[in-house]
Amino acid sequence: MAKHYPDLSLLFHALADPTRRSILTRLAERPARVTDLAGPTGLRLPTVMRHLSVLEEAGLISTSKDGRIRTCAIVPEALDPARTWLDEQRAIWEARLDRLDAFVMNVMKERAE
Amino acid sequence: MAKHYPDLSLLFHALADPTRRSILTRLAERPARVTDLAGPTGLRLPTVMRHLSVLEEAGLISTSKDGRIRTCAIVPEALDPARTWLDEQRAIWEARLDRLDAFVMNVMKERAE
DNA sequence: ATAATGCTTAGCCATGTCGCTAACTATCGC
DNA sequence: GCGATAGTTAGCGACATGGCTAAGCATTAT
Repeated sequence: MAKHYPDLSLLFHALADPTRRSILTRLAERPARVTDLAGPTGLRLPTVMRHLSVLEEAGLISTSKDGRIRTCAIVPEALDPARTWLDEQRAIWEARLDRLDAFVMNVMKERAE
Repeated sequence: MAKHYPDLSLLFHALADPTRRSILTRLAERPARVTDLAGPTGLRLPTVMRHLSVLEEAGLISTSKDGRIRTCAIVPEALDPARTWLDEQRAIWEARLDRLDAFVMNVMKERAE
């Protein structure tokens, strides 16, 4: 139990930055070139490049270069590990709450007797 | 549209550290004292304290002090914004994939004629 | 009252992050 | 070829992060 998820840190870290999240939602509409992505952010190209490489290392986007143009696209299944972890946690956390509920109910029942 | 989620950065950042995730799963079983949490990590108390304050600022745990003992507990609903965001993204991303599918199908259909 | 326990604060160090500019490379359009 | 365009690399500065030690404080146990 307690799986090891080596890439969760990369994934969550990539998602922790608002600029990167906005790039992702931008890419969700359609693939885009680096310059197109830089535009709305107001950031310089090298800065955006860095964000893109963080996203790519986290597996969230894939890029390919055609001529002088690099096109970026989302990798939809990349979010799965994060979703899975969150779901697992929620399940465990809620199970604990249920046990707590049961305990409280028991105490109340005993008191009522 | 495109909600603003001010705390998503804090949340994802808190989740991006393996030590903090392990503290969370530890707390999922039952509330614990600071020293109890420090034990398994092999880290010093001040270091653990810092992690705990990051978790608390992200709203993932709540702590209370009784005498000299501080007890930490998870805040189950704290994961919701992260889950919601992930779900929204997946929905958008998949919608795009569906449109892409439709487009490809159309092209194939036209070619077949 | 004193000692042990549990936490907290202050501060140090190494490293990582996020922005920038400047300069460089590689295409594309003419 | 030459200039404009698109991206890349190198390196800087300010600040955040994650670890530590040392010292302090408050509470509990003896």
